[in-house]
Amino acid sequence: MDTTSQYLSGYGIRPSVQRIAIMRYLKSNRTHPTADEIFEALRMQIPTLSKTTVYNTLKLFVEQGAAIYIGIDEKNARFDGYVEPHAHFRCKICGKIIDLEMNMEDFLPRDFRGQIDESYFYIKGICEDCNRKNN
Amino acid sequence: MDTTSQYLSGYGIRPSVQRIAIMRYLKSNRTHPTADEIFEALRMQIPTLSKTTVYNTLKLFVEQGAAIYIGIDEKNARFDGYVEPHAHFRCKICGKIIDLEMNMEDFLPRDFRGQIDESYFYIKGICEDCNRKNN
DNA sequence: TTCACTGCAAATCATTTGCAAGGCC
DNA sequence: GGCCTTGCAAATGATTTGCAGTGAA
Repeated sequence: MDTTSQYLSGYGIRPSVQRIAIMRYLKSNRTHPTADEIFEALRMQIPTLSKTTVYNTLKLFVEQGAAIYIGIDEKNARFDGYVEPHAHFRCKICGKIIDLEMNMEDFLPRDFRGQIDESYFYIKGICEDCNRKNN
Repeated sequence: MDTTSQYLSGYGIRPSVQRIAIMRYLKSNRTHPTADEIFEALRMQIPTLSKTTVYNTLKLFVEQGAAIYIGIDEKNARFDGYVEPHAHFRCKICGKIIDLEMNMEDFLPRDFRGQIDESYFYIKGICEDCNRKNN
């Protein structure tokens, strides 16, 4: 039994060929891909894969806490297989999304923390690479 | 010249009947409405109003900094006429969105602040009202 | 007259749904 | 056998686009 299967089982998700491939993709590509990007990347390995399955699977992962939904991009939903609390920075020029290590719970009003399940911190600006090119 | 006209002009936006009505709606309804909610609320006052105009206008407001785009709800874009830095809490039961007074810039890594244009802090949980009803 | 603004209809496109077929326990 | 999973095709629904009419400076 491989590591990805174990990971999925740990979140109460039955492993299948498709689920393992999608999670493995998320874990090895920290690019915060869209459903479509995942689909395009995996269709060679799994020619019968359907986009519906990618959507279903990502939804399942998020519900079970095995992945995170990222709403920083107004156009598409993006996903992250790294589930520890952290913030996201999105470059307004190249669109790249970068992880920022911080625990957002530290920022919550103290008298409010008990009621909170999820918190998202999204930041937008111009990344170092794009900043360099434009000057 | 009324207050809303002045407000729009201050952001470089030429006032029109439609723009004034939409901004006035945002300013007097702190409910973080969707484009469709604004459209439905205003079509009585302005029977010729089109949804395209609502979309165009909200986009213009956000570009000019006269309103804020809120991406806390995966289904629809929401908008806020209150533009001072603050966070948003969304109840997972009733869907209500509440403003939280905090300046997110305080949370940004110091060596990073210069590169940042916008920051969004979204929190999800169960609001006091819903919590009371469910217990 | 010109150019910005508006609004209708059609297009786009990400995501969801219905349903039938296949596979696993 | 029965339930879970998959995948196709069609539907949905928010948002955008093309374009022509209107109006203001």
